[in-house]
Amino acid sequence: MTVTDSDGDDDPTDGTSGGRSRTWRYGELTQDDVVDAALRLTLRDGLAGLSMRKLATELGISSMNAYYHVRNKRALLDLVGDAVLGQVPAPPDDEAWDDQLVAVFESGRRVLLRYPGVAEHLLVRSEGHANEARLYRMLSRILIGAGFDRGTNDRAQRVLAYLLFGAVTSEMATATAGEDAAPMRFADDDEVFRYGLDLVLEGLRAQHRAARTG
Amino acid sequence: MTVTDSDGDDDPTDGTSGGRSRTWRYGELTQDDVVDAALRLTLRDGLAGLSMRKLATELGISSMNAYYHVRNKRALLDLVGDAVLGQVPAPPDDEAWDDQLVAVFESGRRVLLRYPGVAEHLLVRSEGHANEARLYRMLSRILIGAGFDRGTNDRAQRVLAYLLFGAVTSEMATATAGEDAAPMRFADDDEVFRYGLDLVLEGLRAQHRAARTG
DNA sequence: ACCTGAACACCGTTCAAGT
DNA sequence: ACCTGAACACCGTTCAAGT
Repeated sequence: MTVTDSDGDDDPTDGTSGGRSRTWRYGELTQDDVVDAALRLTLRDGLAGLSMRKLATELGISSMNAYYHVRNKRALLDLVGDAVLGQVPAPPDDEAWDDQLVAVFESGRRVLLRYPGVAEHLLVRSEGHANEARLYRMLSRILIGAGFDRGTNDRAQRVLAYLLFGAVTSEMATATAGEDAAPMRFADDDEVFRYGLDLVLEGLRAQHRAARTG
Repeated sequence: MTVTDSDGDDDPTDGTSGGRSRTWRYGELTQDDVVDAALRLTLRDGLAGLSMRKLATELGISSMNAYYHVRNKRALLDLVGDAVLGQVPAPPDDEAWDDQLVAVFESGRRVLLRYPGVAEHLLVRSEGHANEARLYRMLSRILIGAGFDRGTNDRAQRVLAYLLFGAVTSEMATATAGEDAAPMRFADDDEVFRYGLDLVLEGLRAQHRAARTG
């Protein structure tokens, strides 16, 4: 359920869901409405600022009503995480495999940077919901399609995930922490992420060349 | 303060600090004692299971006494994080720069895997305490010593940090989550981490060769 | 089936009060 | 200077009770 494809239609910032606190007819409120509200709150306050009570207030329902539509908070966070992953667009499929990977991870980073705390949650919990599986298949199609074996496919995906979620989590934190003296910065965040991405891809390219030659 | 060097003397699992709940004479309890107890609790329950009240109970002091030695919980977590970083040993300095980096990050991973939640905290907060600075200098010495410019030094350190903290955070999570059906695993964690580390180092080596030739 | 409020067991933190 | 308990404003979650 809640399979969100990447056309951006369900962006909680657009007006379609009516912003905050509309009223619901008896039995009308669905799990998707709850997740949409959670997504809206995450966009505003970050995942750490999300509570079941605030969510209920945002929806204009009684405090504990959300529990009727979502098992518990962990399940809610998983749904939010997966919804955010659903906003990562598919890459143009007429490009080379490495350019496609760059496209997926650069736009993935951009999406995750909009939702504070979501990258961190995805690092800690991989729920196996629809959009995570979609992304996993998308990447496998690119890598297996390029001729990589399943082992390399799996390893590369996990390394790239560590880099993406790790980078975004760290960037969000240092962006907020203007309070303390930040450590010296010789390169900005976009550049560092791109540098890491290129290192991984360069390694994969070398492996690719070796396989075609050998 | 609390500069912990890497000889392991302050490992909270050894008997030196007397385990739990000794009694303290008036004015005897120091910040280090508080951090040691927090480190012990983190080892047992993970950083997420640490609370100011549990910490006080562990120390056998009144609930709010910990606040006298530590400004707040965030400061406590920072101190724990830095103490854990202090357990990462310095690499043998008679080896090549890339082998030294492997040594630091492999042992760094091993240390972080013992303290659930600490890698995640370090991803979110970089406090600039003594041991973090020590590690930063250690890596700079290796990379600058090998002839890399400051920009590459900075970028490489950050990419390697994303990889390390991201990998450990993700590994800890999937290790605990035996409940749900885990996604297929073609490679185990050590192998994947080593694979990512090698990709980054291979890229750095290529850059190193190019600089020496050009 | 859907929704509600009270209640429980936790949190971090503040603060007046004690020695 | 060092330590304490009560109190406040939050949490997630359960559950008996309402429609």
